[in-house]
Amino acid sequence: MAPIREMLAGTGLTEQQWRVLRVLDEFGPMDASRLSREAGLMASSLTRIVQSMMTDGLVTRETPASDRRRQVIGIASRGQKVLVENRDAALEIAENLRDRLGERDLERLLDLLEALAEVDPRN
Amino acid sequence: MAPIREMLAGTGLTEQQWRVLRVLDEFGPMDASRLSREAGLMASSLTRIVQSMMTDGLVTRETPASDRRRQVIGIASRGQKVLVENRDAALEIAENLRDRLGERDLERLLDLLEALAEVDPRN
DNA sequence: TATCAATAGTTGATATGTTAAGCAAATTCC
DNA sequence: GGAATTTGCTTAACATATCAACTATTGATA
Repeated sequence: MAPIREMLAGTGLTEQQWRVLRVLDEFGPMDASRLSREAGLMASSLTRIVQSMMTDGLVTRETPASDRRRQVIGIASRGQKVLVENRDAALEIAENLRDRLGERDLERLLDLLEALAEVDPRN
Repeated sequence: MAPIREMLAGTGLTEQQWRVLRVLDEFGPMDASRLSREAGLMASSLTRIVQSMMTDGLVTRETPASDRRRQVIGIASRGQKVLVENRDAALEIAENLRDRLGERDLERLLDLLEALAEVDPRN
């Protein structure tokens, strides 16, 4: 992930914040539980990450009337800006990885990691 | 690594502290640079980890006269005790993983991870 | 419907990851 | 042999991981 960190160096975003934005960009606004699953972040970490992203104008948060326990997170304007400015570079990094490792090996790796995760479903 | 954490729950050790003990147990005393490589810890993290392990009586630290920049880390008595008390359980956890994932897949996974690390040698 | 249990998030404490800056001892090199 | 560089380690600052405890809602149920 070092290349991603380099990409984000100028923006002040962390990898995890970037992941939050990407998930929201892909699936649209969602509540914190799902967001934490999709982004691979623990709920307690996500709480704090969203807080700092809100004060940085990267995301918005609102409580739906249907269930006032929930927090629905969405992309804010500065978040949209960061996404637009870095999407291409991120794709390039991903392609570069695929090229260097090889399509086949990358897929094998992902499969094996998934199998590993299922050995102990807590993760 | 969750099972390892469970194993250590009673001891007050962290995964990383356990890794430090295991490396020292396998290779004997060594300086901090090598220890950080072998245990997969950043030098700055290792500094703090060794400090807290020293105050917990898990490891010792001394400066060799030949190079007074170095810190040679060794196992202290309580560290030896923790090792002895958990070595078997740790082996069992490793075997269990090998069984569940399969010898072949585990090896493939390790190979692929190594290849991945070499794509970007910074890690 | 009053209670109890489950769900969704939050917070606090502690440990590590990451980066940058800094210090002291050893090495290099003119 | 002394300035400049490199090496080995440490510290500081900030972010996340992990676990436990806690609040507020909602849902279930007797």
